[in-house]
Amino acid sequence: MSQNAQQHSQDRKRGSGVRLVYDVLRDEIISLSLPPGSPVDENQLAERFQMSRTPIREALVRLAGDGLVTTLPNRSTVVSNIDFLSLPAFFDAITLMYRVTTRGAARHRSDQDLERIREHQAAFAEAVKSQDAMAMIATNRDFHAAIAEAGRNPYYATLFSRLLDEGRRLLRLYYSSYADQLPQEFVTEHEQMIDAIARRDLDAADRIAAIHADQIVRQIQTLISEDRRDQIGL
Amino acid sequence: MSQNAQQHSQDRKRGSGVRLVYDVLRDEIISLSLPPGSPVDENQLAERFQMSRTPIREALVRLAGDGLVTTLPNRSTVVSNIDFLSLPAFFDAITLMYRVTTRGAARHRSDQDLERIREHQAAFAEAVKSQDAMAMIATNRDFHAAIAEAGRNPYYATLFSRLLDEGRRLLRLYYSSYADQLPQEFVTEHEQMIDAIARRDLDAADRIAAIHADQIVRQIQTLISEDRRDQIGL
DNA sequence: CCTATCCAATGTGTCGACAAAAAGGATGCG
DNA sequence: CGCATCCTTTTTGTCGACACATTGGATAGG
Repeated sequence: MSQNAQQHSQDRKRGSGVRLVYDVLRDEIISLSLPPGSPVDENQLAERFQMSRTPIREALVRLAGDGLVTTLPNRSTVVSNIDFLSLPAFFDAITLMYRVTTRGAARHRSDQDLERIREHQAAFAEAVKSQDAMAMIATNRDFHAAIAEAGRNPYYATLFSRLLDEGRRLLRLYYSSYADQLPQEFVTEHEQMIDAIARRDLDAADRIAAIHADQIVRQIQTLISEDRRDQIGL
Repeated sequence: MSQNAQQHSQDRKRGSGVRLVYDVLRDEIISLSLPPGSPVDENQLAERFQMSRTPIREALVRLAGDGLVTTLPNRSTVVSNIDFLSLPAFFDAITLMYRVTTRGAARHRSDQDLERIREHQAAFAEAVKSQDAMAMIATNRDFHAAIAEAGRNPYYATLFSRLLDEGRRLLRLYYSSYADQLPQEFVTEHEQMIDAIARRDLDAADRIAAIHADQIVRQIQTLISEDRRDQIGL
């Protein structure tokens, strides 16, 4: 699906091909436009993007490094599955990253960081206001990624981004139908977070981040168990 | 340096080339056999490993994903530098990972995990006994990686491995000269760690891991500041 | 003598093609 | 009629070659 055409032929710059393919595929995977398990065919992509298989392969190698696709040797590459067995590990890790990045932001933020964070929060509030679930998920991710940036710890920021992306896949899996979730509560929690970061109050930032993480984890768990019940009911 | 010859020509299996190059280069980078900043030439590697540039490039892309090499567009690829400015972030992250992986191991370990951990600890003790600094560093890494495995959280295990590898590079930078460091203290701390994990005592595991991390961080800091003094003295 | 421009040389990014490996279907046997 | 085997087809892994970008040196100008 989504056989969006690329620019016609040979007008792209020298190193841009890989980046383009990587970005597009990454987005399609995260947005579930490419559902987990779908095969990723190199020839098909080569034709779609009007380029040789070489840059395609490089993009796939990088996506595999991010864990977004899984390469079966001598066999096809597929979009990585969402592993429900390791959900507890996921919840554990993302909760910890919420905490340390927010705490780090409270400690290391510059004024410019704060401004950027506020911009993302505005975008998030806007998405909530207009009931756009997909936009909520995306802007929420950007908001927390900006906080992680302000925390000045690339190790945390990298892991957190990865976790947030996986969370995006998870949420999309459930939010596509009933799009009025993600309560106003999240907006106010975000505001409290910003306050704590602005005041450089490490403990408050940590505390509200933990609460926020719990909130999100519980929501995902609720969605999943509800879904399970439905499936059993069939 | 180290122009180790590979097996002659075309007797390697189909998907093994990339893995081989990746593993060899990774080891040479971590062991500082390839010092930070050294250029990584694709043609040169292609000749050295007796294969085309394609699998070489794929290995380099993966190494770049691990942060071990840095690719300058249209220019050479170089072994990533050790960034001393982000050392505080490194210390922060590795301390946290020491704690959560050890705590996780105390919670989720199987008996088999415990056995594996003890084996690695034996190897570490052996290295300490024989005053082999390089072996200490390597076996210490394996010991903690095994604990991380037992913690059953792939996110933590991945980040921790990466941090331990960077730590290996850091330590090698200083240990090459005076090789009698890494006191017996570390061995006993490891033993305490194993005890806590065996008893499934989460808090004790956390506590001893934090102490252990502090120990290591302080040691690295000492080495660096000593080294700085020497350099200024020249 | 110093500086700016041009040119050659080196090395990366991309391409099309070939070969090995696996998947799926056809065929023969029990 | 079911099952194993062979073959065909599809797709990946690897190769050698070419085109562009950058670098460093040579040359001309100030």
